[in-house]
Amino acid sequence: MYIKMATLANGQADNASLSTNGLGGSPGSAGHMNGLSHSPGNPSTIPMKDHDAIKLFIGQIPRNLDEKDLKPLFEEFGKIYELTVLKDRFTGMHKGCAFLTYCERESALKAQSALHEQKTLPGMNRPIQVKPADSESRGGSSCLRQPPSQDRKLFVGMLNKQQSEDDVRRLFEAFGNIEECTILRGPDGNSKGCAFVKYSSHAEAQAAINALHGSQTMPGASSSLVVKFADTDKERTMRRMQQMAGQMGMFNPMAIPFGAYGAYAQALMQQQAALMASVAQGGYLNPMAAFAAAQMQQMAALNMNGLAAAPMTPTSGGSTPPGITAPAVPSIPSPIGVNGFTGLPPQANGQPAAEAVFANGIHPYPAQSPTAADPLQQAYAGVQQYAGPAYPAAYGQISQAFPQPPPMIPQQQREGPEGCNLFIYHLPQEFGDAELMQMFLPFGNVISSKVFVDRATNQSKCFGFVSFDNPASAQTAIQAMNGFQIGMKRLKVQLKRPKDANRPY
DNA sequence: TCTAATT
Repeated sequence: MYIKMATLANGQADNASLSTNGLGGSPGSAGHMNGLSHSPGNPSTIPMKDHDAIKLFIGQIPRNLDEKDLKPLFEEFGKIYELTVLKDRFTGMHKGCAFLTYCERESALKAQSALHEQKTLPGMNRPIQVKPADSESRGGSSCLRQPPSQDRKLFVGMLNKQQSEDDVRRLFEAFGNIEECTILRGPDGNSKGCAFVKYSSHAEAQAAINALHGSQTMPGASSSLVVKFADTDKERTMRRMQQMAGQMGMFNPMAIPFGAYGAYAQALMQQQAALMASVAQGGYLNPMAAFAAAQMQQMAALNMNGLAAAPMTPTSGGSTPPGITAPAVPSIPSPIGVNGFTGLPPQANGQPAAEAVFANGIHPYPAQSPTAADPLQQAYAGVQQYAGPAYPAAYGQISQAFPQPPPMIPQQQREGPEGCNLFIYHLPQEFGDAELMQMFLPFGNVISSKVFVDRATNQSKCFGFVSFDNPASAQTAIQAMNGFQIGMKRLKVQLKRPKDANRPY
Protein backbone atom coordinates (compact mmCIF):
# COMPACT_ATOMS: atom_id res chain seq x y z
CA MET A 1 0.00 0.00 0.00
CA TYR A 2 2.90 2.29 0.62
CA ILE A 3 3.90 2.00 -2.99
CA LYS A 4 0.55 3.25 -4.04
CA MET A 5 0.67 6.04 -1.53
CA ALA A 6 4.06 7.15 -2.71
CA THR A 7 2.89 7.27 -6.24
CA LEU A 8 -0.07 9.36 -5.36
CA ALA A 9 1.79 11.62 -3.02
CA ASN A 10 4.42 12.41 -5.57
CA GLY A 11 1.96 14.40 -7.61
CA GLN A 12 2.02 18.07 -6.76
CA ALA A 13 -1.64 18.32 -6.02
CA ASP A 14 -1.58 15.47 -3.59
CA ASN A 15 1.50 16.79 -1.97
CA ALA A 16 -0.08 20.13 -1.42
CA SER A 17 -3.21 18.70 0.01
CA LEU A 18 -1.18 16.61 2.40
CA SER A 19 0.57 19.53 3.91
CA THR A 20 -2.53 21.59 4.30
CA ASN A 21 -5.04 19.15 5.59
CA GLY A 22 -3.06 16.26 6.93
CA LEU A 23 -4.97 13.79 4.84
CA GLY A 24 -2.79 10.82 4.22
CA GLY A 25 -4.13 9.60 0.97
CA SER A 26 -6.48 10.02 -1.87
CA PRO A 27 -9.85 8.33 -1.72
CA GLY A 28 -8.35 5.61 -3.80
CA SER A 29 -5.92 4.62 -1.12
CA ALA A 30 -8.30 4.93 1.76
CA GLY A 31 -9.18 1.29 1.62
CA HIS A 32 -6.07 0.39 3.48
CA MET A 33 -5.17 3.46 5.37
CA ASN A 34 -7.35 4.10 8.28
CA GLY A 35 -8.31 7.62 7.51
CA LEU A 36 -5.81 10.33 8.14
CA SER A 37 -2.42 8.83 8.10
CA HIS A 38 0.57 8.48 5.93
CA SER A 39 3.57 6.39 5.20
CA PRO A 40 6.52 6.85 7.52
CA GLY A 41 8.71 5.51 4.78
CA ASN A 42 7.88 8.46 2.63
CA PRO A 43 9.27 11.41 4.53
CA SER A 44 9.84 13.79 1.70
CA THR A 45 6.13 14.07 1.00
CA ILE A 46 4.98 13.98 4.56
CA PRO A 47 4.93 16.57 7.30
CA MET A 48 7.48 15.84 9.98
CA LYS A 49 6.52 15.51 13.56
CA ASP A 50 8.48 16.58 16.60
CA HIS A 51 10.61 13.93 18.19
CA ASP A 52 8.82 14.57 21.43
CA ALA A 53 5.41 14.61 19.83
CA ILE A 54 2.69 13.11 21.97
CA LYS A 55 0.25 10.56 20.73
CA LEU A 56 -3.14 11.40 22.16
CA PHE A 57 -5.96 9.10 22.97
CA ILE A 58 -9.36 10.53 22.13
CA GLY A 59 -12.38 9.06 23.85
CA GLN A 60 -16.12 9.59 23.82
CA ILE A 61 -16.40 9.95 20.09
CA PRO A 62 -19.82 9.30 18.60
CA ARG A 63 -19.64 6.21 16.47
CA ASN A 64 -20.93 7.93 13.44
CA LEU A 65 -17.95 10.26 13.19
CA ASP A 66 -14.93 9.17 11.23
CA GLU A 67 -11.56 10.72 10.62
CA LYS A 68 -12.79 13.31 8.18
CA ASP A 69 -15.50 14.45 10.59
CA LEU A 70 -13.06 14.73 13.46
CA LYS A 71 -10.30 16.45 11.61
CA PRO A 72 -11.75 19.98 11.69
CA LEU A 73 -12.25 19.77 15.40
CA PHE A 74 -8.63 18.95 16.08
CA GLU A 75 -6.97 20.89 13.31
CA GLU A 76 -7.72 24.03 15.22
CA PHE A 77 -4.80 23.29 17.48
CA GLY A 78 -2.19 22.48 14.92
CA LYS A 79 -1.22 20.41 11.98
CA ILE A 80 -2.28 16.82 12.30
CA TYR A 81 0.33 14.18 11.70
CA GLU A 82 -1.93 11.19 12.12
CA LEU A 83 -5.52 10.62 13.16
CA THR A 84 -6.93 7.13 13.38
CA VAL A 85 -10.33 6.05 14.57
CA LEU A 86 -10.13 2.71 16.30
CA LYS A 87 -12.14 -0.02 14.68
CA ASP A 88 -12.75 -3.57 15.63
CA ARG A 89 -10.34 -5.86 13.86
CA PHE A 90 -13.01 -8.28 12.74
CA THR A 91 -16.21 -6.39 12.42
CA GLY A 92 -14.86 -3.00 11.46
CA MET A 93 -17.02 -1.46 14.11
CA HIS A 94 -16.09 1.99 15.32
CA LYS A 95 -14.90 1.69 18.88
CA GLY A 96 -15.77 5.21 19.89
CA CYS A 97 -12.21 6.36 20.31
CA ALA A 98 -9.20 7.38 18.27
CA PHE A 99 -5.51 8.14 18.29
CA LEU A 100 -4.25 11.54 17.32
CA THR A 101 -0.72 12.77 16.81
CA TYR A 102 0.06 16.35 15.97
CA CYS A 103 3.19 17.32 14.13
CA GLU A 104 4.09 19.48 17.06
CA ARG A 105 4.10 18.57 20.67
CA GLU A 106 2.72 21.97 21.55
CA SER A 107 -0.43 21.35 19.54
CA ALA A 108 -1.17 18.24 21.52
CA LEU A 109 -0.85 20.10 24.78
CA LYS A 110 -3.12 22.85 23.52
CA ALA A 111 -5.72 20.39 22.30
CA GLN A 112 -5.65 18.50 25.54
CA SER A 113 -6.19 21.54 27.71
CA ALA A 114 -8.83 22.98 25.42
CA LEU A 115 -10.84 19.83 24.86
CA HIS A 116 -10.32 17.21 27.54
CA GLU A 117 -13.50 16.96 29.56
CA GLN A 118 -14.46 20.37 28.16
CA LYS A 119 -16.89 19.52 25.44
CA THR A 120 -19.39 16.78 24.77
CA LEU A 121 -19.82 15.57 21.24
CA PRO A 122 -23.40 15.22 20.00
CA GLY A 123 -25.09 12.12 21.27
CA MET A 124 -22.56 11.39 23.97
CA ASN A 125 -23.39 11.68 27.61
CA ARG A 126 -19.85 12.16 28.78
CA PRO A 127 -17.36 14.80 27.70
CA ILE A 128 -14.66 14.08 25.18
CA GLN A 129 -11.40 12.65 26.48
CA VAL A 130 -8.11 13.94 25.17
CA LYS A 131 -5.04 12.61 26.89
CA PRO A 132 -1.76 10.91 26.10
CA ALA A 133 -2.27 7.39 24.90
CA ASP A 134 -1.31 4.59 27.23
CA SER A 135 1.55 3.76 24.94
CA GLU A 136 3.09 7.16 25.55
CA SER A 137 3.83 6.96 29.25
CA ARG A 138 5.02 3.38 29.31
CA GLY A 139 7.43 2.86 26.48
CA GLY A 140 9.53 5.97 26.33
CA SER A 141 12.37 7.00 28.55
CA SER A 142 10.28 9.99 29.38
CA CYS A 143 10.43 11.75 32.68
CA LEU A 144 7.36 10.64 34.53
CA ARG A 145 6.66 7.00 33.98
CA GLN A 146 3.34 6.04 35.41
CA PRO A 147 2.51 2.65 36.80
CA PRO A 148 -0.25 0.90 34.89
CA SER A 149 -3.49 2.41 36.06
CA GLN A 150 -5.02 -0.99 36.58
CA ASP A 151 -2.92 -1.54 39.68
CA ARG A 152 -3.91 1.67 41.35
CA LYS A 153 -7.50 2.07 40.35
CA LEU A 154 -10.19 1.17 42.83
CA PHE A 155 -13.78 0.24 42.41
CA VAL A 156 -15.94 1.65 45.15
CA GLY A 157 -19.34 0.12 45.63
CA MET A 158 -22.26 0.57 47.98
CA LEU A 159 -22.11 4.31 47.92
CA ASN A 160 -25.11 6.41 48.62
CA LYS A 161 -26.60 7.55 45.33
CA GLN A 162 -26.53 11.11 46.58
CA GLN A 163 -22.79 11.13 47.12
CA SER A 164 -20.82 13.26 44.70
CA GLU A 165 -17.29 13.06 43.38
CA ASP A 166 -16.25 15.49 46.09
CA ASP A 167 -17.78 13.35 48.80
CA VAL A 168 -15.87 10.36 47.57
CA ARG A 169 -12.67 12.33 47.30
CA ARG A 170 -12.99 13.46 50.88
CA LEU A 171 -13.38 9.88 51.93
CA PHE A 172 -10.32 8.71 50.03
CA GLU A 173 -7.92 11.63 50.09
CA ALA A 174 -6.32 10.65 53.37
CA PHE A 175 -4.72 7.62 51.76
CA GLY A 176 -2.89 9.20 48.91
CA ASN A 177 -2.96 11.39 45.88
CA ILE A 178 -6.16 10.94 43.95
CA GLU A 179 -5.62 11.32 40.23
CA GLU A 180 -9.12 10.55 39.17
CA CYS A 181 -12.44 10.14 40.85
CA THR A 182 -15.54 9.27 38.91
CA ILE A 183 -19.00 8.39 40.05
CA LEU A 184 -20.64 5.95 37.69
CA ARG A 185 -23.82 7.36 36.33
CA GLY A 186 -26.57 6.17 34.09
CA PRO A 187 -27.52 8.05 30.96
CA ASP A 188 -29.92 10.11 33.06
CA GLY A 189 -27.05 11.30 35.22
CA ASN A 190 -28.16 9.40 38.28
CA SER A 191 -25.45 7.80 40.32
CA LYS A 192 -25.23 4.06 40.14
CA GLY A 193 -23.94 4.01 43.67
CA CYS A 194 -20.41 3.18 42.74
CA ALA A 195 -17.27 4.94 41.64
CA PHE A 196 -13.72 4.62 40.43
CA VAL A 197 -10.89 6.18 42.35
CA LYS A 198 -7.41 6.27 40.88
CA TYR A 199 -4.40 6.88 43.06
CA SER A 200 -0.86 7.67 41.99
CA SER A 201 0.43 4.38 43.31
CA HIS A 202 -0.58 0.86 44.10
CA ALA A 203 0.44 1.33 47.72
CA GLU A 204 -1.95 4.21 48.21
CA ALA A 205 -4.76 2.22 46.69
CA GLN A 206 -3.99 -0.73 48.91
CA ALA A 207 -3.97 1.52 51.95
CA ALA A 208 -7.42 2.80 51.06
CA ILE A 209 -8.72 -0.72 50.69
CA ASN A 210 -7.33 -1.72 54.06
CA ALA A 211 -8.84 1.27 55.78
CA LEU A 212 -12.15 1.65 54.02
CA HIS A 213 -13.44 -1.64 52.71
CA GLY A 214 -16.38 -2.69 54.83
CA SER A 215 -15.64 0.13 57.24
CA GLN A 216 -19.05 1.75 57.14
CA THR A 217 -22.47 1.54 55.62
CA MET A 218 -23.74 4.52 53.71
CA PRO A 219 -27.27 5.63 54.44
CA GLY A 220 -29.56 3.86 52.03
CA ALA A 221 -26.97 1.32 50.94
CA SER A 222 -27.82 -2.32 51.33
CA SER A 223 -24.46 -3.31 52.72
CA SER A 224 -21.18 -1.91 53.84
CA LEU A 225 -18.82 0.04 51.64
CA VAL A 226 -16.96 -1.97 49.02
CA VAL A 227 -13.44 -0.90 48.15
CA LYS A 228 -11.44 -3.13 45.86
CA PHE A 229 -9.22 -3.00 42.84
CA ALA A 230 -11.22 -2.39 39.70
CA ASP A 231 -11.73 -5.21 37.26
CA THR A 232 -9.02 -5.90 34.76
CA ASP A 233 -9.91 -5.92 31.11
CA LYS A 234 -10.21 -9.67 31.15
CA GLU A 235 -12.50 -9.60 34.11
CA ARG A 236 -14.63 -7.02 32.42
CA THR A 237 -14.88 -9.15 29.36
CA MET A 238 -15.98 -12.08 31.45
CA ARG A 239 -18.52 -10.01 33.25
CA ARG A 240 -20.03 -8.83 30.03
CA MET A 241 -20.19 -12.28 28.58
CA GLN A 242 -21.95 -13.47 31.62
CA GLN A 243 -24.48 -10.69 31.53
CA MET A 244 -25.10 -11.30 27.91
CA ALA A 245 -25.65 -14.99 28.41
CA GLY A 246 -28.11 -14.28 31.17
CA GLN A 247 -30.02 -11.65 29.29
CA MET A 248 -30.36 -13.63 26.15
CA GLY A 249 -31.61 -16.70 27.89
CA MET A 250 -28.77 -18.50 26.20
CA PHE A 251 -28.78 -17.57 22.62
CA ASN A 252 -32.13 -17.99 21.12
CA PRO A 253 -31.30 -19.51 17.79
CA MET A 254 -34.20 -18.03 15.87
CA ALA A 255 -34.73 -14.61 17.32
CA ILE A 256 -31.24 -13.30 16.96
CA PRO A 257 -30.77 -13.27 13.24
CA PHE A 258 -34.04 -11.54 12.52
CA GLY A 259 -34.43 -8.86 15.09
CA ALA A 260 -33.94 -5.22 14.38
CA TYR A 261 -30.47 -5.49 15.77
CA GLY A 262 -29.67 -8.89 14.43
CA ALA A 263 -26.73 -7.62 12.50
CA TYR A 264 -25.47 -5.90 15.55
CA ALA A 265 -25.86 -8.98 17.65
CA GLN A 266 -23.95 -10.98 15.15
CA ALA A 267 -21.21 -8.43 14.96
CA LEU A 268 -21.02 -8.56 18.69
CA MET A 269 -20.93 -12.32 18.62
CA GLN A 270 -18.07 -12.43 16.25
CA GLN A 271 -16.19 -9.86 18.14
CA GLN A 272 -16.74 -11.61 21.40
CA ALA A 273 -15.90 -14.96 19.90
CA ALA A 274 -12.57 -13.64 18.83
CA LEU A 275 -12.07 -12.07 22.18
CA MET A 276 -12.97 -15.21 24.01
CA ALA A 277 -10.70 -17.26 21.88
CA SER A 278 -7.79 -15.00 22.61
CA VAL A 279 -8.59 -14.95 26.28
CA ALA A 280 -8.72 -18.71 26.28
CA GLN A 281 -5.39 -18.87 24.55
CA GLY A 282 -3.97 -16.65 27.23
CA GLY A 283 -4.59 -19.47 29.64
CA TYR A 284 -7.51 -17.81 31.32
CA LEU A 285 -10.22 -20.33 31.05
CA ASN A 286 -13.31 -21.00 33.04
CA PRO A 287 -16.55 -22.73 32.24
CA MET A 288 -18.09 -19.49 31.17
CA ALA A 289 -15.33 -18.83 28.74
CA ALA A 290 -15.47 -22.27 27.24
CA PHE A 291 -19.15 -22.23 26.67
CA ALA A 292 -19.41 -18.67 25.59
CA ALA A 293 -16.65 -19.13 23.09
CA ALA A 294 -18.30 -22.21 21.71
CA GLN A 295 -21.65 -20.48 21.44
CA MET A 296 -20.17 -17.43 19.83
CA GLN A 297 -18.44 -19.49 17.27
CA GLN A 298 -21.69 -21.13 16.44
CA MET A 299 -23.28 -17.78 15.92
CA ALA A 300 -20.45 -16.76 13.70
CA ALA A 301 -20.82 -19.99 11.79
CA LEU A 302 -24.51 -19.39 11.39
CA ASN A 303 -23.76 -15.97 10.07
CA MET A 304 -21.35 -17.37 7.55
CA ASN A 305 -23.98 -19.69 6.28
CA GLY A 306 -25.35 -16.83 4.34
CA LEU A 307 -27.69 -14.79 6.38
CA ALA A 308 -26.56 -11.20 6.79
CA ALA A 309 -23.04 -12.20 5.97
CA ALA A 310 -22.73 -9.77 3.13
CA PRO A 311 -24.11 -6.76 4.95
CA MET A 312 -21.72 -7.46 7.77
CA THR A 313 -18.76 -6.64 5.62
CA PRO A 314 -17.44 -3.22 6.52
CA THR A 315 -18.38 -0.76 3.90
CA SER A 316 -15.63 1.76 3.71
CA GLY A 317 -12.03 2.20 4.63
CA GLY A 318 -12.27 -1.19 6.20
CA SER A 319 -9.14 -2.76 7.50
CA THR A 320 -11.11 -5.96 7.54
CA PRO A 321 -10.70 -8.24 4.58
CA PRO A 322 -13.84 -9.94 3.37
CA GLY A 323 -14.60 -13.28 4.89
CA ILE A 324 -12.63 -12.53 7.98
CA THR A 325 -15.11 -14.30 10.15
CA ALA A 326 -13.60 -17.67 9.49
CA PRO A 327 -10.06 -17.08 10.71
CA ALA A 328 -11.40 -14.99 13.54
CA VAL A 329 -12.62 -18.10 15.24
CA PRO A 330 -10.29 -21.00 15.63
CA SER A 331 -12.32 -24.06 15.03
CA ILE A 332 -13.38 -26.24 17.84
CA PRO A 333 -14.47 -29.57 16.47
CA SER A 334 -18.18 -29.33 16.64
CA PRO A 335 -21.04 -30.78 14.69
CA ILE A 336 -23.09 -27.70 15.34
CA GLY A 337 -22.79 -26.32 11.88
CA VAL A 338 -24.72 -29.14 10.35
CA ASN A 339 -27.25 -30.09 12.92
CA GLY A 340 -27.32 -27.23 15.36
CA PHE A 341 -29.67 -24.35 14.99
CA THR A 342 -30.92 -25.21 11.64
CA GLY A 343 -32.62 -28.36 12.74
CA LEU A 344 -34.72 -26.58 15.30
CA PRO A 345 -38.33 -26.04 14.51
CA PRO A 346 -39.46 -22.47 15.03
CA GLN A 347 -42.04 -23.68 17.49
CA ALA A 348 -39.33 -25.16 19.65
CA ASN A 349 -38.49 -21.88 21.21
CA GLY A 350 -41.27 -20.10 22.92
CA GLN A 351 -39.13 -17.00 22.94
CA PRO A 352 -40.08 -13.40 22.58
CA ALA A 353 -39.13 -11.60 19.43
CA ALA A 354 -35.63 -10.30 19.25
CA GLU A 355 -36.75 -6.80 20.04
CA ALA A 356 -37.86 -7.93 23.42
CA VAL A 357 -34.61 -9.69 24.01
CA PHE A 358 -32.61 -6.64 23.18
CA ALA A 359 -34.84 -4.34 25.08
CA ASN A 360 -33.48 -6.14 28.06
CA GLY A 361 -30.30 -4.19 28.23
CA ILE A 362 -28.55 -4.61 24.95
CA HIS A 363 -28.59 -1.53 22.86
CA PRO A 364 -26.40 -1.05 19.89
CA TYR A 365 -26.27 2.69 20.18
CA PRO A 366 -27.11 3.77 23.66
CA ALA A 367 -26.52 7.42 23.15
CA GLN A 368 -27.45 8.19 19.64
CA SER A 369 -29.38 7.06 16.69
CA PRO A 370 -27.42 5.47 13.90
CA THR A 371 -27.05 7.36 10.72
CA ALA A 372 -27.26 6.03 7.24
CA ALA A 373 -23.52 6.39 6.94
CA ASP A 374 -23.03 3.93 9.71
CA PRO A 375 -21.93 0.46 8.63
CA LEU A 376 -24.18 -1.23 11.09
CA GLN A 377 -27.14 0.74 10.02
CA GLN A 378 -26.40 -0.40 6.55
CA ALA A 379 -26.04 -3.89 7.82
CA TYR A 380 -29.47 -3.62 9.29
CA ALA A 381 -30.81 -2.29 6.07
CA GLY A 382 -29.26 -5.27 4.39
CA VAL A 383 -30.97 -7.63 6.75
CA GLN A 384 -34.26 -5.99 6.14
CA GLN A 385 -33.79 -6.27 2.49
CA TYR A 386 -32.89 -9.87 2.74
CA ALA A 387 -35.19 -11.31 5.28
CA GLY A 388 -37.88 -8.72 5.44
CA PRO A 389 -38.56 -6.68 8.51
CA ALA A 390 -41.44 -8.73 9.76
CA TYR A 391 -40.50 -11.28 12.31
CA PRO A 392 -42.93 -14.05 11.38
CA ALA A 393 -42.03 -13.68 7.74
CA ALA A 394 -38.51 -14.57 8.64
CA TYR A 395 -39.51 -18.13 9.22
CA GLY A 396 -40.39 -18.41 5.62
CA GLN A 397 -37.00 -17.10 4.72
CA ILE A 398 -34.85 -19.33 6.73
CA SER A 399 -34.97 -22.19 4.36
CA GLN A 400 -33.67 -19.87 1.70
CA ALA A 401 -30.92 -18.68 3.93
CA PHE A 402 -29.44 -22.13 4.07
CA PRO A 403 -28.70 -23.77 0.77
CA GLN A 404 -29.57 -27.23 1.98
CA PRO A 405 -31.74 -27.00 5.03
CA PRO A 406 -30.90 -30.02 7.12
CA PRO A 407 -33.98 -32.12 7.62
CA MET A 408 -35.46 -32.10 11.04
CA ILE A 409 -34.67 -35.53 12.33
CA PRO A 410 -36.93 -36.52 15.18
CA GLN A 411 -34.70 -37.38 18.02
CA GLN A 412 -34.64 -40.85 19.33
CA GLN A 413 -34.63 -40.93 23.05
CA ARG A 414 -31.81 -43.17 23.88
CA GLU A 415 -29.07 -43.37 26.38
CA GLY A 416 -25.42 -43.75 25.85
CA PRO A 417 -23.26 -46.28 27.60
CA GLU A 418 -22.47 -45.90 31.25
CA GLY A 419 -20.56 -42.70 31.88
CA CYS A 420 -22.00 -41.00 28.82
CA ASN A 421 -25.20 -39.71 30.32
CA LEU A 422 -25.49 -36.45 32.15
CA PHE A 423 -28.01 -35.07 34.55
CA ILE A 424 -28.42 -31.31 34.25
CA TYR A 425 -30.20 -29.22 36.82
CA HIS A 426 -31.04 -25.49 37.03
CA LEU A 427 -31.76 -25.09 33.38
CA PRO A 428 -33.43 -21.87 32.32
CA GLN A 429 -37.17 -22.23 32.35
CA GLU A 430 -37.42 -21.60 28.62
CA PHE A 431 -34.99 -24.32 27.64
CA GLY A 432 -36.43 -27.19 25.67
CA ASP A 433 -34.82 -30.34 24.35
CA ALA A 434 -33.37 -28.51 21.39
CA GLU A 435 -31.75 -25.80 23.45
CA LEU A 436 -30.38 -28.36 25.82
CA MET A 437 -28.85 -30.25 22.96
CA GLN A 438 -27.49 -27.07 21.48
CA MET A 439 -25.86 -26.24 24.73
CA PHE A 440 -23.97 -29.52 24.87
CA LEU A 441 -23.15 -30.06 21.24
CA PRO A 442 -19.86 -28.23 21.53
CA PHE A 443 -18.55 -31.01 23.71
CA GLY A 444 -19.24 -33.96 21.50
CA ASN A 445 -21.81 -36.01 19.72
CA VAL A 446 -25.09 -35.68 21.58
CA ILE A 447 -27.26 -38.68 20.94
CA SER A 448 -30.18 -37.45 22.96
CA SER A 449 -31.36 -34.57 25.08
CA LYS A 450 -34.46 -34.37 27.19
CA VAL A 451 -35.84 -31.63 29.34
CA PHE A 452 -38.43 -32.80 31.80
CA VAL A 453 -41.75 -31.03 31.67
CA ASP A 454 -44.57 -30.88 34.10
CA ARG A 455 -47.39 -32.88 32.65
CA ALA A 456 -50.11 -30.60 33.92
CA THR A 457 -48.64 -27.24 32.94
CA ASN A 458 -46.32 -28.26 30.14
CA GLN A 459 -43.67 -26.17 31.86
CA SER A 460 -40.08 -27.24 32.09
CA LYS A 461 -39.04 -28.64 35.40
CA CYS A 462 -35.66 -27.08 34.78
CA PHE A 463 -33.78 -30.31 34.66
CA GLY A 464 -32.99 -32.81 32.00
CA PHE A 465 -30.63 -35.38 30.58
CA VAL A 466 -28.09 -35.37 27.83
CA SER A 467 -26.37 -38.42 26.40
CA PHE A 468 -23.12 -38.47 24.49
CA ASP A 469 -21.75 -41.35 22.50
CA ASN A 470 -18.59 -41.50 24.57
CA PRO A 471 -17.57 -40.86 28.16
CA ALA A 472 -14.83 -38.39 27.29
CA SER A 473 -17.33 -35.95 25.81
CA ALA A 474 -19.45 -36.33 28.89
CA GLN A 475 -16.51 -35.52 31.12
CA THR A 476 -15.56 -32.54 29.00
CA ALA A 477 -19.10 -31.27 29.26
CA ILE A 478 -19.10 -31.66 33.02
CA GLN A 479 -15.83 -29.82 33.29
CA ALA A 480 -17.02 -26.99 31.16
CA MET A 481 -20.61 -26.66 32.20
CA ASN A 482 -20.96 -27.66 35.81
CA GLY A 483 -21.34 -24.49 37.79
CA PHE A 484 -21.91 -22.49 34.65
CA GLN A 485 -23.89 -19.43 35.53
CA ILE A 486 -27.02 -18.54 33.66
CA GLY A 487 -28.69 -15.47 35.00
CA MET A 488 -28.93 -16.03 38.70
CA LYS A 489 -28.58 -19.77 38.62
CA ARG A 490 -25.68 -22.11 38.19
CA LEU A 491 -26.04 -25.30 36.25
CA LYS A 492 -25.49 -28.54 37.97
CA VAL A 493 -24.02 -31.01 35.53
CA GLN A 494 -23.14 -34.48 36.68
CA LEU A 495 -23.21 -38.05 35.55
CA LYS A 496 -26.60 -39.55 35.61
CA ARG A 497 -26.93 -42.09 38.34
CA PRO A 498 -26.76 -45.58 36.84
CA LYS A 499 -29.66 -46.80 38.91
CA ASP A 500 -31.97 -44.79 36.70
CA ALA A 501 -30.75 -46.65 33.69
CA ASN A 502 -33.69 -48.94 33.55
CA ARG A 503 -36.12 -46.08 33.40
CA PRO A 504 -36.52 -44.64 29.92
CA TYR A 505 -37.25 -40.92 29.70
C1' DT B 1 -21.95 -2.51 42.10
C1' DC B 2 -17.08 -2.44 37.29
C1' DT B 3 -17.18 3.57 32.94
C1' DA B 4 -15.83 4.11 27.45
C1' DA B 5 -12.39 3.23 24.62
C1' DT B 6 -5.70 2.18 24.31
C1' DT B 7 -3.65 0.27 17.44
